[in-house]
Amino acid sequence: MPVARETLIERMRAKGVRLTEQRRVIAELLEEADEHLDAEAVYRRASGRDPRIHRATVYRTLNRLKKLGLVDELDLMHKESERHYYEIRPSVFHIHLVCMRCGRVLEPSGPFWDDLKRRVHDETGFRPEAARLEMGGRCAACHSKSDDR
Amino acid sequence: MPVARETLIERMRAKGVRLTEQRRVIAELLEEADEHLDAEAVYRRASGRDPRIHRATVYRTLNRLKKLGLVDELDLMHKESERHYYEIRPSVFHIHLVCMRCGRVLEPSGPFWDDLKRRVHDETGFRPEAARLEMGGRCAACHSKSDDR
DNA sequence: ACGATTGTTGCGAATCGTTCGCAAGAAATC
DNA sequence: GATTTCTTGCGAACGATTCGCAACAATCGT
Repeated sequence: MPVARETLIERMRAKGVRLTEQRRVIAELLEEADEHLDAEAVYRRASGRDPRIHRATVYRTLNRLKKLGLVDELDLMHKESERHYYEIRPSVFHIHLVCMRCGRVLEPSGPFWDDLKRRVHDETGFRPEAARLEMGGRCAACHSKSDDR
Repeated sequence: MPVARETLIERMRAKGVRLTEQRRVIAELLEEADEHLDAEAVYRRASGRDPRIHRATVYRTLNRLKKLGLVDELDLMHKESERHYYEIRPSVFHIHLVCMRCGRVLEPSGPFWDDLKRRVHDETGFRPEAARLEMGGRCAACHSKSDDR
């Protein structure tokens, strides 16, 4: 059973973000996203719901949410493109494993982040706030194939 | 005493990369780099040594080296810009900690990578080949300052 | 409920970083 | 040193993102 948590909109409100219709649409669509969306994909979905919404607004909103730590920006190892992808910052940190052969993205979660955060802080005094932990390699299925594509 | 290792040029030769003057210049300059260089910075330095060198050649070479796994591409949390930064792939993996206040970049090395690689593989079957592990946060010095810049 | 205030939007042009297509040139191979 | 194959310079084009500004909308105080 999924953990009940605050919606993105609630968290935006808590951060004092002025709630416009455009932002509501973008936030809802991020909540419902079934895959990693880049800015253009967000724009396309947003236009579907409110055709007046402008690309620049999408960029501005994503940047804002990123700065507030509500959304994380991913590169997914730039496998498919140079674009950035966005996801709501999850309650449990996960890492992104991108299979460079088939493109699948695995997202194991676990105490990676807590462990790393503690370790980094203990060893360097640095206080991590956000992290991007991505790996490229081969998923189990692709690894067993011997072609070197 | 630093560990003696192959130069980038030697490694390029070993990979069968055709050694042009341009590539030699770029490789040397990456070896000597004292900070993280983006493509434009590489281009500027390269032009200094051989004014005929073209920006496109710099991009092509960096991409090539990246694909061969000789050079790693970093974002440094996109703090300063959307550019990519390049560094020769070190013999000992390190992570990049970017202070979002003062911009300093710390690069602690340690068994992070080996530990993570093993753990990821054990838990998921994924075989990591390359990783980008960047964190944004506050360095020890900036953390002790209470302004919330 | 309303007006004042302040922040946000749409717009389309501009900017930034990067890649392209191609003819000329250079490295490696024979 | 001729042949093959890969690489380069060039400048235009590209894709992603940001800009500047006037119109507009959310919020706050009354």
